[in-house]
Amino acid sequence: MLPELKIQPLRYVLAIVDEGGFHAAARQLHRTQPAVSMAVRELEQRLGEPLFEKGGKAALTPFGRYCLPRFRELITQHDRLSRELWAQVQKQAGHVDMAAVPSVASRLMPRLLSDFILRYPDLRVSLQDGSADFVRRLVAGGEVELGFTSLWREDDELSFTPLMHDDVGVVCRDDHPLAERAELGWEALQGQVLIRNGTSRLLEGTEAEPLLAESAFDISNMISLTAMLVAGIGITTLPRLAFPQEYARLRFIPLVDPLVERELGLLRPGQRSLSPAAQAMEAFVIESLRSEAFVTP
Amino acid sequence: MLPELKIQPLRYVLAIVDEGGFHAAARQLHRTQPAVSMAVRELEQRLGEPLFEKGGKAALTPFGRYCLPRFRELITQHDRLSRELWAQVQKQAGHVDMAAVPSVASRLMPRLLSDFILRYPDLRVSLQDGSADFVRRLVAGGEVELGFTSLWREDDELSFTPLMHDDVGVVCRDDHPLAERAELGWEALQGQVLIRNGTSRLLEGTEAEPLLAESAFDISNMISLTAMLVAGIGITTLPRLAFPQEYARLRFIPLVDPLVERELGLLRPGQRSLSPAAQAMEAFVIESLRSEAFVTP
DNA sequence: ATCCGATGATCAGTCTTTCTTACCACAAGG
DNA sequence: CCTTGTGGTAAGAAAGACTGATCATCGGAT
Repeated sequence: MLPELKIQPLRYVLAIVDEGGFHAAARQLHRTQPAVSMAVRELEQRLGEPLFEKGGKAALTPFGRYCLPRFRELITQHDRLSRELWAQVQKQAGHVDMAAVPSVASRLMPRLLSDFILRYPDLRVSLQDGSADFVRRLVAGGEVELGFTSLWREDDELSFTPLMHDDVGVVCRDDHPLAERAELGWEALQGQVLIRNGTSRLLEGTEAEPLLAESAFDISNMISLTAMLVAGIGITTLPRLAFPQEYARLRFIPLVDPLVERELGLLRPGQRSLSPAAQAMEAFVIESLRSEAFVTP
Repeated sequence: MLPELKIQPLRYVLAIVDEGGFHAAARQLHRTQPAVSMAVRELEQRLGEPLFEKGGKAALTPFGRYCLPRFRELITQHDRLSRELWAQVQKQAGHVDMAAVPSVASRLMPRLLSDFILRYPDLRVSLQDGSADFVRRLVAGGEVELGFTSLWREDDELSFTPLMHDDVGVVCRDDHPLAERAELGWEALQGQVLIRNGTSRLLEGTEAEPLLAESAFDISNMISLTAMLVAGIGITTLPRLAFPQEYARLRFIPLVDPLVERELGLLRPGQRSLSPAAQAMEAFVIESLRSEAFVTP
């Protein structure tokens, strides 16, 4: 029963009033004058009440005067929405929620994010960090759109884009017997006090696995772990990216005999698509890391 | 550059989400399923970003989720406007500004207005009263849409619909020598103390005109005039409708020799059209007075 | 395993809407 | 009187929307 108003004819009415005539309005609208006339007449019929006086001039009826500000209001709302959506699509506005594993968050993301906001100054980014499993759950649950993490289990719910390899090495204090070695094999670690950490599972399935069984400690927290290493209590294995460079007394010695690598990359929902802003982030991260080769290949 | 959104496809999107599928939405919208599909696809192309996931189910993309409440909002605004305009046209809302000559305002309008609001309970009426010239100026200036007045000068700017005749008579106190007469001719007034008033110009151009020249008073205010009449200071002439019935001591004696009548009717802008509410008022007044024959024919 | 019912996508044809081109009637001003 | 402006009208072309039939895919039930 209610008439369905289309936006365009309302615009015509405004133009006619603003320009003071059908001809001028048609010119401004890049339409012909009959098109304007007919659209207005159609609108009037739909409303059941004329908007313009019949006689010659383009003068509003009282009803037309009543309608005018309301038309203007609706068009304003429409344009505001249109502009807003357009900004989203054009990545001139929007928000990306993402998560990353701590090593990535602290070593890669600062540079990436500062470059990103240079490229997309109007986008906003939220980043949280946590274990690889934590990141995976956030992405799977839709709480973040993108995760930067290492993959250890394929999942058809999620899709993973590998971006770089990160090789595992041994971390010890600079006065440790192994500290001066350029590289190590797993045999060299036998008999050492090995501290397990969250990344130790990378060694599972390799020749080095038996070493894990002997380890007396399992420290997941990075602060605690480095404290123990600095105290010289033992050694550990870490991916190169997770090695805390800021501790002067710690050394990273690549483990070459069982060459263990973790694969870092972007995790995103498998079927679902991303918001325009997240699409921009995904493409940007992939492009950045592809061209720069951040870590060892 | 900005996409022009049409209301209907937005409605489709809402229906799809609410009903949980294209088929169900199509059913609710009284459309076929392909129509819904195509309209949505067209909208997506226009926005440059999909709203629904591609795979089978009708699941919103993140962008779709972002859009949904905004679509809903715009549609709400549209419907509100549509409903409002429709109410105006259907006379279920609106406002009439009108003016009337005092006699009409006090004797006719109370009944008319109370009947009117019975018929159109949702319309609002503003009524102001003033001299015939004042009413004419209000209508001509567009400050009111309708005037109920007596016509004394044709005007091509305004159009007048005659509704009733109002005959002029002599008004005097009940102890006046003329008070018991059933009717009068102008000769009977010779030598009387005649008080002019705003309606006296009706006598101009008749045999009674010379009487006006002799009159010592010219009182335009009705309160003052009746006070003088009640005090027995003199007599006056008034249209029947303007005769203040509520004064028990005053008498109205029809003037028959020069039968003087004023024509009362509705004054409205000539070219301009009326608001729906005013149209209703105009039609209602004409209809009411046509059927009831309020005053002397 | 396969059948069946449901989903949404696709295509061709038709119908409706909307625009343009060209013309008309009318009024104001030189 | 003619020119130039106004807006309105008619016929045809282009664009868009809707339908009906058909298709590919997925899931649950047999």
